[in-house]
Amino acid sequence: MSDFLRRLTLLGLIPRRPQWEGAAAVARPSAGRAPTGKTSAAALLEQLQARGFATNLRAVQRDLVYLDKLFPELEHDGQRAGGRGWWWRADTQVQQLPALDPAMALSFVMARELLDPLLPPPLAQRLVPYYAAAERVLADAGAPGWTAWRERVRVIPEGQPLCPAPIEPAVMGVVQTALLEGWRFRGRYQPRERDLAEYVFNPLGLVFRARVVYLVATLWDYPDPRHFALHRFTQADLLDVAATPPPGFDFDAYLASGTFDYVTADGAPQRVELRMSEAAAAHLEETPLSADQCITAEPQSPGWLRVSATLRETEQLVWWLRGFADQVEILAPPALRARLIADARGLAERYGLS
Amino acid sequence: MSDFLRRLTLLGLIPRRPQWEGAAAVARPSAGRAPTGKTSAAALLEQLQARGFATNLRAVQRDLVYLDKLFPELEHDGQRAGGRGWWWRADTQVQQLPALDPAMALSFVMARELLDPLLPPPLAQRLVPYYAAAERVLADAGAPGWTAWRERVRVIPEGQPLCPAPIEPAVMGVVQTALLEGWRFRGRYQPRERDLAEYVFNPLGLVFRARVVYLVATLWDYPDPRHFALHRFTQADLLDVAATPPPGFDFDAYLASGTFDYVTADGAPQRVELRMSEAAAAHLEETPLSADQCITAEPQSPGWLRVSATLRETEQLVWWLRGFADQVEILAPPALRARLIADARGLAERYGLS
DNA sequence: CACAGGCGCGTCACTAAGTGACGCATAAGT
DNA sequence: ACTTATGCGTCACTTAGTGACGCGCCTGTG
Repeated sequence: MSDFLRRLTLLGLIPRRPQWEGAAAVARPSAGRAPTGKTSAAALLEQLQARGFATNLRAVQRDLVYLDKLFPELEHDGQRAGGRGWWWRADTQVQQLPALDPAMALSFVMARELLDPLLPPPLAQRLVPYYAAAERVLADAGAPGWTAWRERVRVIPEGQPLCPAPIEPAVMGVVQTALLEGWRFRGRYQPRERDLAEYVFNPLGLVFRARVVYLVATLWDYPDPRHFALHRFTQADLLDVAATPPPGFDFDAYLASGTFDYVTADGAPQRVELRMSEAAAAHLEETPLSADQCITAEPQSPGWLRVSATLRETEQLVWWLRGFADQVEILAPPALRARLIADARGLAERYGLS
Repeated sequence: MSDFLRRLTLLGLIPRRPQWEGAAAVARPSAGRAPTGKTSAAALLEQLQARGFATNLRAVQRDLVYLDKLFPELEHDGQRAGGRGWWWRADTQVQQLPALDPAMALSFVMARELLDPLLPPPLAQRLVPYYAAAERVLADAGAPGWTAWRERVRVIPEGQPLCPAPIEPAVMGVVQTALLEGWRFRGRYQPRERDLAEYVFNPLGLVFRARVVYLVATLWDYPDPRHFALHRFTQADLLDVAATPPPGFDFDAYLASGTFDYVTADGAPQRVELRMSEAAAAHLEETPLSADQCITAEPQSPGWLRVSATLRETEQLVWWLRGFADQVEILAPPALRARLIADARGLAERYGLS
């Protein structure tokens, strides 16, 4: 096989050093798994051979020193018995094939604006090299003398901006590896109203809700799944014990059980009928509530429209409806109407109107 | 310079064919600009030399045929006087250096879940190759016999899901190029209440709001900026006329002028005081409203808290406060309190409670 | 503390591959 | 039909990678 392709593949096999690992830090000395964040020439040889390259150890070693001269971002440690370790510096710029074109670069910049308030910092952090690559492309593409691209794009955020919860990057890393590769881990967790304690977590899944990330897990060998906010962990260390989901565990069923108030009554979609002011309903013509949404004029009252759509009665829907205040009246289903009437009563009382 | 590096750079200089261009479609025969979506050997030579490679045309040609054999995704058209055109197929998988690691891959998958309802389809479309790359990485990383990663992550969306407005991909491409490189364009636009018409647009910027993308532009040589929803364009064609922002135009000032009801009264942050039920305020401890947020107990009423923070009085804030219904009472500033009281009155009337 | 095993690396002759120069073939525009 | 710019085949030449071998260093172990 070709020289060029072998080296390119080799470069692709070298891992990037995780941001939360210090350059000199030695990965935890876990028995079975290879330490993350670096590879050896022997391991690379094996992976290359698995991809069909007929090569040998000496060639890989030669390639590595050759590439090391070309890429200053490529680093290695001293000579060790287990073989030299090779890795990309954590802050290496991403280079992509095919290169990022301005169209894709714009998508990245836009995505960043939309995501930054939503994604927890340790995850957002990891996309930074891509944003940087996108900014470089856009800076190149702009006509000279034309103001910077960022000056010509604005995102008006949808929700109220809130400061994101600070998650320990190392905790995020451990939880993620545990969940991805199926290991248990030992963690120190600070419950909301109790003392800091140490548990063994058997991870089942992650839930992102309202800018907070929750780990769903069982503790030790107890059967009942519980959830834990990631920003309440102070420490986490992988164990060499395989994770085992409790028999019959279904993630969606667990969510639907109401733990996260995702779905109120029951999950079945039903017909929702609204009376909305024209101003409030204006944007529904552009971005409908559902594929079967139907907007008709209200014959008796000019300036008002009748909107109906098939929707699931979620907390989000209630929040969204409340946002319109008196610009919307819920006609059906009755349970939803009753809920909004209760709100109205409560509000009147709160401000001493009744 | 090295052989390997030159070829790698060369690959990076070859553009990806835009998705909205047919494989055989010839780019618009605009005079000054090179057609997008492909390059010639001569152009590549020039770019390589600009990057410090001492090379010649023949070498570039040889490299191209060499790489063509290695990468089936690399395509070219027949021999033409202007030089052969070279490009990556639109659906080429992205390959990155350093490779996407599972941690970054997770960020991409999460980002997709959060973005898909927010980003207009033609922009979201462009990130698909990256999502695909991330899914490949995660599929490799998972322990065998462990259920798929997607089954272990859920995002509970924040807003009410709405169907995104369908933007013509070619329109998005033209608007973007015009804005990025500074050209005017001719477009057919369907205003909300008037007939379809053709205008010459002098683009100034893009605004993303509530899942709709707006182009801010002046028409012909009129001085006043206006905004146009991208999904209302039926066609757009680049012109070879440079775009010129009207003298003194300031994008932020235009937005603040209230065109998009971004900021209500004035933009200055002010102290907001709230009385909230403990349940409603619970998440503010995790994700504060502002850095200086302050939560204290309400002495008279158990189960209630006093929250104060310095905020800008935006439409988003009002929507957010309405979402809590009677679980929050606005104490200050008075204008905001008056607004919520008016809402409560309106609601009581709407449901015939008063 | 000495030993063994891995691994990195220097070196050799050999072989494969890229280089520069030249000329002809080919397609688009005049 | 002519011009021009580009692609491409081919030559001897030069550079760079290959396979094989052995030395020495580092590490972990007895």
